[in-house]
Amino acid sequence: MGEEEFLAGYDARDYPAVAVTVDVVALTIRAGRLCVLLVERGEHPFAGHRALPGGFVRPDETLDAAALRELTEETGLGVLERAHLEQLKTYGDPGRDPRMRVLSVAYLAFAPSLPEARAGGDASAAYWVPVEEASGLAFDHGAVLADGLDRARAKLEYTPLATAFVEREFTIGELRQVYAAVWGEELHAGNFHRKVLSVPGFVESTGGTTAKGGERGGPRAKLYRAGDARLLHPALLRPAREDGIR
Amino acid sequence: MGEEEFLAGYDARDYPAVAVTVDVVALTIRAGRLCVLLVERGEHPFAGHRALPGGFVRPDETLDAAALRELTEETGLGVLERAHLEQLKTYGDPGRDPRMRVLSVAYLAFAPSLPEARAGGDASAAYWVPVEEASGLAFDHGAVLADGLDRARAKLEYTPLATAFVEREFTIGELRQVYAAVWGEELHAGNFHRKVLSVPGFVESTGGTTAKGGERGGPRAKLYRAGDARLLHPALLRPAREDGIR
DNA sequence: GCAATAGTGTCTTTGAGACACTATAGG
DNA sequence: CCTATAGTGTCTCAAAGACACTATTGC
Repeated sequence: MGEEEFLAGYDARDYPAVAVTVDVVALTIRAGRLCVLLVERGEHPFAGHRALPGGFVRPDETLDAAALRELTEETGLGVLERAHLEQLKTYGDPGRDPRMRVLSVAYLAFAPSLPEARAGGDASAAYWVPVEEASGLAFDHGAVLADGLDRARAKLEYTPLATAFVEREFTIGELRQVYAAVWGEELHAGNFHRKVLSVPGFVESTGGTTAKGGERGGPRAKLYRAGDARLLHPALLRPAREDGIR
Repeated sequence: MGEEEFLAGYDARDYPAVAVTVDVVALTIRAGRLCVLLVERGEHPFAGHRALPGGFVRPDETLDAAALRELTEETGLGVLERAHLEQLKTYGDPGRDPRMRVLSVAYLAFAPSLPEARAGGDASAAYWVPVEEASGLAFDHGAVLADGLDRARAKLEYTPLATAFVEREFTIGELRQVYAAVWGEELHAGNFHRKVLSVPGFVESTGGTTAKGGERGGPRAKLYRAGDARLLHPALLRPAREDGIR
């Protein structure tokens, strides 16, 4: 039997049906707090529960495209030009969805601060929630969120992705607040400042400064934009916590 | 409509069928070279081509279990007690499989040196191939392998997973050869030795030594086993290569 | 003036890497 | 004896972090 002949006699229905969804852990910083985009589900299962935005992958749509579409439906356009989107992990335990075997390909997104989310798709509402308050999620989305946070915290160390959380032009202080919000710990302002500028390609000066000083006083800060580095060398390491190592 | 009622009226066939496979990038070190497990496909599509071992996920089987099963079929038992297995990435572009929409959840495995592989499943042959010689793979397995190698090289830096490539008791020299094979560059023996012993929890002494010296002379080396660290602090960083950063 | 922030100077400690060296084995 | 490897000593340089300090702004 040749390959052509084989393919002609092939029936997709011979295989057990599995549905595929994408779910997005979309993170942003609002008022100095790390927030995740959640939707209130308007349909069964888990109607009325909070969940990560997501939905079924359409035929002939790549996984990346599906994730981008789901994110757009809840946040509006505009964001996506500057947001970072990457695949996180796939969750496929039998029974994680009561309907049938559903595979969820989770994505992780970093977005600059956005005004407000909007409902879209099968969600009856969508809003940003501080990550500490995001509990009781539908399906296994609690575990997905936890994995996404781990990944995000680690990626700030060795990639310049913190710049995906701020506007196109930003100050070193704003960048420091991103790190503080994601890592959940304060960073020494002086050392952070010097460190960021010392990493080749992390940020580049625009030459400008902010129009005003800080809200509670202080000099005008210089403005920077993201540099061309894809990895930070040397990395910005978190202080090693004894737990997590063993 | 309540949730019970909703589920009763739900028909899985309403959704487009997607098949799910797991494919495993299984790595080991043989004769100082990093090798990947490949199978010769006995069935269409790509019959006669080399590919990563893998197959369809069975109903009610977790993804992890499917990956473990596929690995076992080609390598025999015994390995698995000591092998490391982790999810790598999911590949789902429409058209990556000519039969139908197939989602491949790729896994990455590290195994100690094994005698020989064996055919199993729908493979007509299975063997270890040095990674530089693993070209022309079926489907998008070339890209999967490349992603797996990237992940493996990065993980040696900040995790003790190099110990998954060696026997339960090993010498520092053997560990160094793992790093050299995976990274493709020689490491300074003296500095590596001191560095490994200085990282808390990386290795712990067994008290014993090898029975004989090296094949070409040299003193008997002390034996170690893997320690209890899950992350290396400080990490064993590769020398920063200018390419790859920008 | 006072408080808060931007940005710099400097010192200490740690770690990476280069190099040299000794000791121990096989052939 | 020769060679290869195990393991250690030591020096230099880079980087992290602590601390101090100046300068500039809003109130």
